[in-house]
Amino acid sequence: MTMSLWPDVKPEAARRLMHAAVQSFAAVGFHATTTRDIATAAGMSPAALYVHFPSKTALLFEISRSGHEQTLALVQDLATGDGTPTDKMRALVESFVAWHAREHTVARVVQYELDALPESEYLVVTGLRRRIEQAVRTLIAEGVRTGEFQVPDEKTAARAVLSLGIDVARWYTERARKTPRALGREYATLVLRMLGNSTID
Amino acid sequence: MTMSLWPDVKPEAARRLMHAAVQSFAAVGFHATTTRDIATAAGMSPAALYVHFPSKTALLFEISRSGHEQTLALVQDLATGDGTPTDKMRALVESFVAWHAREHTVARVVQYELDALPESEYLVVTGLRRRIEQAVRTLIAEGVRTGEFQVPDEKTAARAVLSLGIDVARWYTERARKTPRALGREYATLVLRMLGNSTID
DNA sequence: TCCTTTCCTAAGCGCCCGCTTAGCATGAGG
DNA sequence: CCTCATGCTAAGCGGGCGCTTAGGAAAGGA
Repeated sequence: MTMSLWPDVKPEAARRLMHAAVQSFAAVGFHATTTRDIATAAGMSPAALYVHFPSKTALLFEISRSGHEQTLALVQDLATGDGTPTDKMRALVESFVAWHAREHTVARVVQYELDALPESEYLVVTGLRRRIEQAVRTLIAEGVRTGEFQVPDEKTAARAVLSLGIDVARWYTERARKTPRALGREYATLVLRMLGNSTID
Repeated sequence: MTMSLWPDVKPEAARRLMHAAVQSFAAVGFHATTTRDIATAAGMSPAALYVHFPSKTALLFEISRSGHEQTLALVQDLATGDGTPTDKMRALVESFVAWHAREHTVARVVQYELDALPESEYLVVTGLRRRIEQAVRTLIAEGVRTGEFQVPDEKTAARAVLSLGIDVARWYTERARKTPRALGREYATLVLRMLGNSTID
């Protein structure tokens, strides 16, 4: 599952540390995770962590930054192609929701642990988040312009769309009855209705 | 604002401790909050906390339990009155969302810190959560029966409705452009559309 | 007046935290 | 064969953590 995450992180040991960290951060939170937990789970002594990362927060930042960049790429890619706003929104929600279900471990860290980042790293991440929100908002505006969507307020609508996806990371577990893809499709239907989609699905 | 919370907590000092705790838990998380932080913010020495609560987790439990009970009362009250499912759902979402915005500090602790509870207390809280979800699900089922709602899956729909409200606690701040009540009304419209409401609003 | 209860503090115990230091093994380059 | 960079470990430092202990101040009742 996580074998394909961060395929280009240089020493394999650093990748093992990131995997161990993301597991623990997602399970009990950043502050409840100790550097000894992470190092032990990665099969090393506590000191080995500092060979690859300058601090525990640097590890969190690497995880958070790459997760946000991956999400931004996904959203921008699907929001800016050609096709009707309806089709693009359906594809976007399907992928966004499916990612938060399939990668709910990483997603939990990405969405709920960013407050633990120091100021400057926090600003980098919130910058990426603003661009994600902006992409969704622009797509909604496009749909309103073509008459496919009808919403009281575009910014609130964008928030609601993202909320539905983000919150999946909070409750989804491996033993859910639905696959990530199936959940994504179902949520896409709900979202299109929510946006007042006029081309009945 | 929080003067009216927990009006019947016995010694006033215990209430001050709960207020200080909820502020810090919401701001930086349970694990990043120290008992010294809480006691100092409540105007006492670190040891005074243990006069009123047996442990830091007991404080969290009191906050979490009362918050969940308040939410359950709100949801059950509005879901089981007489009136059409549409009217009841609108009222429920308005109140649920407005509560998560107005009391976003308490709500943040209620919704995002329950993993820090020990096993037995965790079970008490998840029991309350199950009843909250069940109330929403029952209301959706009622609406499907009358033909007012039309959803692919009732359980997923209930999850989505609650997700929208819960996630408000994550992003809402005092300097938001919308009041809690206005946000609630807007979200209620979005939710009714999402549920395939046939009596156009 | 003295006793009891209530609410609080000063001090500190034992533990574990993030991180550092000093040094050791391995293997490629010359 | 020696050199040196790389990746690691054993040991531990300073400090902050949750929580305990022992006792004091204040107030009300007998």
